Amino acid sequence: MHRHESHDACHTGVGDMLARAEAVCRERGLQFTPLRREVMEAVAEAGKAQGAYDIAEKLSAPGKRVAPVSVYRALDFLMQQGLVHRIASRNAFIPCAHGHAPGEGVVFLICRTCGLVDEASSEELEDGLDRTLKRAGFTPAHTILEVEGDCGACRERQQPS
Amino acid sequence: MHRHESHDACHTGVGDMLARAEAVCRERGLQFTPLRREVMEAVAEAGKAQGAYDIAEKLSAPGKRVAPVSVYRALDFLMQQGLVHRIASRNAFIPCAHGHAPGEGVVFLICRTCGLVDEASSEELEDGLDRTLKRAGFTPAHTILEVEGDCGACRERQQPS
DNA sequence: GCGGCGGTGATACACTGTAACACTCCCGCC
DNA sequence: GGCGGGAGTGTTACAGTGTATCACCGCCGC
Ligand SMILES: [Zn+2]
Ligand SMILES: [Zn+2]
Ligand SMILES: [Zn+2]
Ligand SMILES: [Zn+2]
Repeated sequence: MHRHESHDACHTGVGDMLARAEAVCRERGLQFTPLRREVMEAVAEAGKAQGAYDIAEKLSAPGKRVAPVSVYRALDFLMQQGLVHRIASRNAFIPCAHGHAPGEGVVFLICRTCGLVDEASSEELEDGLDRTLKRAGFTPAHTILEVEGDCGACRERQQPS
Repeated sequence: MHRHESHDACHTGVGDMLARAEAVCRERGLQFTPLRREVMEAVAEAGKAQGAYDIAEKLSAPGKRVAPVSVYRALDFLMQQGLVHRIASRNAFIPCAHGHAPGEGVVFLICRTCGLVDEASSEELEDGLDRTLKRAGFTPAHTILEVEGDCGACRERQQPS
């Protein structure tokens, strides 16, 4: 049993995320192999963004080494299926509990104190970005939107007013 | 003389950018050393985002090697002064010709065809992001907003309609 | 002179990600 | 049954990106 305090970034339990991942793969005719499952579980359990090498280390045991390259392959797969996200500014990965619509814009909120990463999405924000891009004559293919700062919980903890 | 076709991402000449950099440093009481100048020049001349190792190679000559670590130090300095930006999704750096207000939100438009990186800013977009963050109870400190896609010029070139 | 400080040179290292190849397993086909 | 062929994984080696550490130098104030 892993310790796992309740916190904002974890709307969904690990079991639920694994079940969803398995369902997604089955319904798309893709393989949810043991390695992919273990990587998904490691990302989901962590509670904060995990580097690929962290995951490789966590999955390795005396006698059974999991190489980073294998983790990368599993992560690539899980990202294609929308089950995990990559946090570019941290070179790390988080589970996704949301199942976004394709093309839906997402903001990653990265707390520099506790390290938790939350996701937010906003129609208004997306429209603003679309209009800005249109004005610039730019056709978007892929957007990275990450904000580093302090989450509500950490701000309260620092200023107990 | 370096070849330097006119293109969107280059609103300002290399000389102007160097002059501005020098002025900024003088007015802030900071040193615009030869190395920093060379790095600034290399970034400004390039016309597209440059990796730190690219810059190091460009500045090196037989008998005078510039190590990447020196380039990183100069780039850190120039970034703190707002003279260059780092493009996280490319691990590369571009000159800034704008002189942003502190805290001003900027979008980087990265063309996946020609590699040019343009900057756009938008009041509307910034307000949308602020409101989204406020709703999430998140206090931002630093934002990364990068869009990869096709710039107008490249889209026309591909579809000469 | 001397001490401190900012900048630079140089080496080594850590971290992140990918290429290439071999092997296995499974499944469809002959 | 034998036989491809493709997907997944193991393994090694390597490329790319960034940092830690120490030494040195030049300058400026004491
Ligand atoms: Zn998500
Ligand atoms: Zn926090
Ligand atoms: Zn700028
Ligand atoms: Zn272009």
